[in-house]
Amino acid sequence: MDENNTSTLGQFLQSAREAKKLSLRAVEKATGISNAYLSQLESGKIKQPSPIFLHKLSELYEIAYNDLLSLAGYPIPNDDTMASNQQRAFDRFGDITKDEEQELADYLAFLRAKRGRKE
Amino acid sequence: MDENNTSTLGQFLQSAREAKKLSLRAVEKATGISNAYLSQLESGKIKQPSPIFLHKLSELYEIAYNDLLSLAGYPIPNDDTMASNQQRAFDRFGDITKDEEQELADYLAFLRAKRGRKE
DNA sequence: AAGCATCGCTAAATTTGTCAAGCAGTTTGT
DNA sequence: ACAAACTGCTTGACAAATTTAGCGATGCTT
Repeated sequence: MDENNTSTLGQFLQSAREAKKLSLRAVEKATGISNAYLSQLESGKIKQPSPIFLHKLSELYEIAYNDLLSLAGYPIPNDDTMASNQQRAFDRFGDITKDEEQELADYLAFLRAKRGRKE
Repeated sequence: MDENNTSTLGQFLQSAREAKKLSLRAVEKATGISNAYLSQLESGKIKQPSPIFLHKLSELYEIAYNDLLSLAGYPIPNDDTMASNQQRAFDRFGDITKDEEQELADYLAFLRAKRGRKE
């Protein structure tokens, strides 16, 4: 059904690479992914590459990692999953103004300096 | 170093399943993932299962998809649902312990209470 | 106690991702 | 004009993911 669409993973990766004017071997050098594999990726022969590779490519091409995951058919994490303690903390704080950020940063530095001396 | 810890993907999945009191075959029925594969997953023989499976398991076990991705060694997308000012503060603070989170929350509440009276 | 269902597990088979090597075409330098 | 250095691409081999089939152990039912 959806064969010749521009929104396949392969086509998307290819146009992203061409937009950066990089050859397959240039990408291989930058990411460690073999040019042979990249070729197959872009031609659609590989359906579900490792997220690790998708991440490397998203960084090099400066495109959204989420988009690549999605195009590869992988579920993308939705917002209600708390990934880290920092995120949990900020979820709890709500919106933070620039002034508040500054003051919190200072206060955190103070806390850590104080604690660092004891243990 | 971290051998008998709950921090491997396999151990995490196993304790999550046992917490739900499900057998391997019950999980197979619910998710379509073969019980043989699940067994290998939990015993650590499989290093990087497809995110699709991780997602199904996260739903069934009611645990965070992000955590499974992370335990499997996959990069997790930096959540753009976070406001940019939060994002900036997040990057700047680095890792936050639970104690620090509590103290920062208190301090922020204090700041806002103080400022709330003026404006 | 025999029979049947279910448990977790493992070996073999199949599929699929990944890489090293090499091929044919194009550009570039001398 | 020729050689070197590119370009994208295909093939063959290897590794890792995933399934199917089956084992031995445990428990339930009659």
